[in-house]
Amino acid sequence: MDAFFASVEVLERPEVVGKPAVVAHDSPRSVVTSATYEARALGIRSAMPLVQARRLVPDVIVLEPHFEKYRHYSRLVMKIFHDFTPLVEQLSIDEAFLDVSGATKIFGTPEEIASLIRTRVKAVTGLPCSVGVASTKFVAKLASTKSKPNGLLVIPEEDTLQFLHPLPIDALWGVGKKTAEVLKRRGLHTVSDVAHSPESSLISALGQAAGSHLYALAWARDPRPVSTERVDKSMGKEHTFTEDVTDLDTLKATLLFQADQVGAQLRKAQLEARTIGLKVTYSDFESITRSRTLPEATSVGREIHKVVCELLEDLRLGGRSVRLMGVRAASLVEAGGQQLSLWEEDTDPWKDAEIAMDQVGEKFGPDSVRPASFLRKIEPTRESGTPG
DNA sequence: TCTGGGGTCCTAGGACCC
DNA sequence: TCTGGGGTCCTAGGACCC
Repeated sequence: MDAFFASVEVLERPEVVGKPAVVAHDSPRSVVTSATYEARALGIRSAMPLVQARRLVPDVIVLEPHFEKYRHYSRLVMKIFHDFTPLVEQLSIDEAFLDVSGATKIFGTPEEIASLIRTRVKAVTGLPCSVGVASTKFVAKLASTKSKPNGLLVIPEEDTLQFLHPLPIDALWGVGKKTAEVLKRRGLHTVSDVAHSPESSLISALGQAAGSHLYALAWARDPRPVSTERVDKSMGKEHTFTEDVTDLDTLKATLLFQADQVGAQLRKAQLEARTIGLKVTYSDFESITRSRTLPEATSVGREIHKVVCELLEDLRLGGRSVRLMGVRAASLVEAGGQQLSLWEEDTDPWKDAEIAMDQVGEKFGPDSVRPASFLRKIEPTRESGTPG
């Protein structure tokens, strides 16, 4: 979607059409969440501090964010995608990959499908979007970026390297400020430069995973399939105070609020977390995290709060003032499930059960095996030493 | 200029197990 | 007494994305 949050807000504020506007909570420390293309033309970018945006464009229109509304439009758009193919991988609230290789007999060429999608999205939601078409996820993503706003760009497979190689390195997905600096220091400025440097030197500069990944991408090698099976790995709440906070009771009260919200979010998703984390950013922007893994997973706000309070006390703030604080829940498991630590019982029947589960998983796919529910069923028979 | 809030993935070291 | 190699799990930090 193009300037998604801003576009949604403008839907209900027609007087803003054609004017520079940003979506941001209007407070001293807030940043721009989304900017209209008119605002971008004047130098405003998302993630820019609101005060800076105002300095650039004094009469910029500031629109309050409404996240529930964005989720609503997101669902509408994703539903449209599913009308074209079941192979939809939602990447964020406003973008998705679609594997349309099986849809061409019904809907036409990929370009025709892309065009149909754009028309449907506009008709149903009134929102503009851009589509990139290519033979890999990574190139499709680049193409959609290149085609914005309100565009459509098809990169035929045989033209891929011609499209890719002249691009600057920071156009690559996964190359941000730091990585771009490292590469530029080694004289690499374009994707072509990366493609024509030895993979081993990229690995020594960037690490194993990033190095080999980047080298593959520079040759447009991206075998990752469109995946419909993404699951949440963590969920959290964080907050930047309007003014830095030193008082421990204020911090703990904030943590209680956040822990409750995280607990509610977990329960809504029918998940529980085994690892609870605390994040603190001090007034000098030093940022730290502390976490603890519990013997039993939980989705109870009070329990989450107890853990983060202990982590906070262990920090020994000693008068240091805090700018941001947050709670994060990770190591998520299905609610009500038993922990895998049961396997510590090193009895043969249990081992057999484990192997049996593996075999089922191999044969019928990972979705066919749900360790948590499986363990719940066999728990009562444990005394007999025989799994159910 | 003065830096949000939601996330993911990777690295590296240490504890621990066989 | 001094020691390998394979592996998992946990913690902390950092880069990156929207």
